[in-house]
Amino acid sequence: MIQNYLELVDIVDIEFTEEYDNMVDITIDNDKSFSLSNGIISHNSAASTAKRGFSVTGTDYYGIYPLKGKPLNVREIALQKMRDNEEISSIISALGLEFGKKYTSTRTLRYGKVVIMSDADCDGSHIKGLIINLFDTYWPEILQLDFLYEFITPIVKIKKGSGQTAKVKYFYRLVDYRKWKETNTESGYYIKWIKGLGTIEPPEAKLFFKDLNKHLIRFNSTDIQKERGMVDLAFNKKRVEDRKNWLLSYNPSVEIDKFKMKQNYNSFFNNEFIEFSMADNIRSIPNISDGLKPSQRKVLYTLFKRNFKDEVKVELLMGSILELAAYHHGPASLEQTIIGMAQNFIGSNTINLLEPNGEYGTRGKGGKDASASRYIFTKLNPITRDIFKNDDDAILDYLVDDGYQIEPKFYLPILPMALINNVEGIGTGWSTYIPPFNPSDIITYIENKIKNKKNIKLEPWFKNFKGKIVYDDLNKRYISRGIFSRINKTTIKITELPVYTWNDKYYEFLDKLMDEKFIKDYDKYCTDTDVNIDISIAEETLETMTDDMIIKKFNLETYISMNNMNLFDENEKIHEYKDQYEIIDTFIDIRLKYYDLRKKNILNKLEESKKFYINKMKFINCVLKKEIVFENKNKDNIISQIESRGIEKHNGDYDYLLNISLISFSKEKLADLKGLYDKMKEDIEKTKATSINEIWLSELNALKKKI
DNA sequence: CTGAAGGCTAC
DNA sequence: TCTCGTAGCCTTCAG
Repeated sequence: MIQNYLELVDIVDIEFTEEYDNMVDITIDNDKSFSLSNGIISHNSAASTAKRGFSVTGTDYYGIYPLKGKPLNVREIALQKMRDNEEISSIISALGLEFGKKYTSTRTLRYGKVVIMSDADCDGSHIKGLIINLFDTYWPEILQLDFLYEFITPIVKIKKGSGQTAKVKYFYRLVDYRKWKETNTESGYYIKWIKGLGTIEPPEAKLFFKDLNKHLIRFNSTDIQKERGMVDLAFNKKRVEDRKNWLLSYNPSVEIDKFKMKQNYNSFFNNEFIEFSMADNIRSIPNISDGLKPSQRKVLYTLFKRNFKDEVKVELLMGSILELAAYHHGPASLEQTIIGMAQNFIGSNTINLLEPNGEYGTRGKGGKDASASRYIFTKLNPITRDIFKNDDDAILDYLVDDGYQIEPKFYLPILPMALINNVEGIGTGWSTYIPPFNPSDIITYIENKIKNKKNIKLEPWFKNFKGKIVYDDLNKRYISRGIFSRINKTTIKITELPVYTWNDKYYEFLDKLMDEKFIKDYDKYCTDTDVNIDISIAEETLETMTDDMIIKKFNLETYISMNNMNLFDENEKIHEYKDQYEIIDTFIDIRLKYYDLRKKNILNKLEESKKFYINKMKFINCVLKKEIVFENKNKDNIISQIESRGIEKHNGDYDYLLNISLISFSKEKLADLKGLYDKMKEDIEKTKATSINEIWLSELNALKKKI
């Protein structure tokens, strides 16, 4: 093994900047004066990577603590909650940290240094931040010492050839890789993006640990006050507004270079951690154009692209999404995203873009009772393509991952989907909630707006909901109200629950009322869709209760907030919309702009085809009249004859003429072409004559019939 | 409690 | 009794 490992070192050319080489200056191996051990915090599979590294460093001075996912944010929480958290309390006891102690040295600790080893992605940065937050919250002094490090791993590996002659290079920063890509002239490199620590191959783990000094970056403290302020800014639950402003002032065009800056807490938060916060918003807050989050957009893109004829098992679809839309996260969240897009019980989607074939969950459990992806099937809801039109596919701005085209920045449905299906997401600094509206109302509103007519009111609307939605003027919100009736002097019957009140939760609530002896008993006759609950109450209690009192006492109202409607706007900035009208009006402007773009695009294509026919006709005509001859002429000569007749190239050459078969040189064929040309001309005229308003109206009309 | 993310333990 | 696959659980983030 050692032999292999040394060979690997010989062929490897690691790229490091000068600054980087100089910055880490600690000696750990066999340093007798360094009596304390070092702790590595990582997740479990990463711990295995680290363990392989220990065959190089030895285990005498190293220990590993595998962390499970996101650590607890310990800032301003009850001490008990922190103690109850297994991860946090284990780290504290493993290190031997004592509460209340102000550390001036790490000698009393069981490990003298801590190295955080997390994936080289933005969630990895989040985890680093949460660990820093732990130390800063209870032992800020320790961060002033030579204590905390991060273990960096490459993000890109390139390889050419195989075996001992293979050329391998690792890049630790995107800038370095981009620079190499720009200047590299050699072909045949295999490029591998190292998505997480699990991607690292065992010999590589040893290699990186052999070069420990180059892979460890110390968190330095340069300005205590400022740094402690940054940790607080990032994690204090009460400082949401500050986080907003911090993120708003971020200029992402500045390249991160923690090597050059020599990692310190301040630059970590301002240059690295902030990338997580930005990404957190991007994945959680939809775009105004299509009301979708990136993961949902990837699902839709894959279904459009694969064009599955029949339903497809969700598990299989997930595989396609990884491949076609470059989904880089865990399967659990993707599975939930797909299920969420197909659900259609009350309180879920108004127009489910995917079909729920199988058990996709019920209102009884808020859809949490959906089956696993290996049991359930889905396909595009036929109506989806009536909303996300094929004609727009050509004008979308497609993103690129690793050189491959993936989903567009946003789709342009003909309806403001942010007002159709629930919008709900939690980012950093912002979260968002937008209730659904009635698609028919939305269509009417757009029609009126286009026709400059007086417009209608838009109010939240839940498909199949039997209760009432009323406006609460005082609190500027809507109230959804369930339905009850008095059956007799001791019984009330509930036939509808307010939206977002799932039956099971409601039973728990009734159980509580029973424990309190407020009600005697209740019987449930609910189906998967309909609510039917009989509650028996003492006569003397019921007769004193007004209808309003019953509604309040039995939680038959939920509130629908209209004060947190955030979406990414056209300029890729988060915008807070003051009401539903601002959302739909903004959408209409964007959509009209893109209808115009679509029209121009279609016209360009038609004009291109028209030219194609004209030139072809000219050519055949010239040949028939013997103005162009090819007997005994070479290709160059024929081309110069074509050019001399003013006939244009198509797709950059004359192949489309040279490849015409001999039997096409006839008057009949010419007449056929003339027919096609006339049709094309007609199409162009028709397209020109149809205004974008008319196109939209006719598409809305077609959609209306299907809804 | 919500939903797109991180991750593991226990069954 | 051991192994394998995964359901179920815990965490972030704002309101």
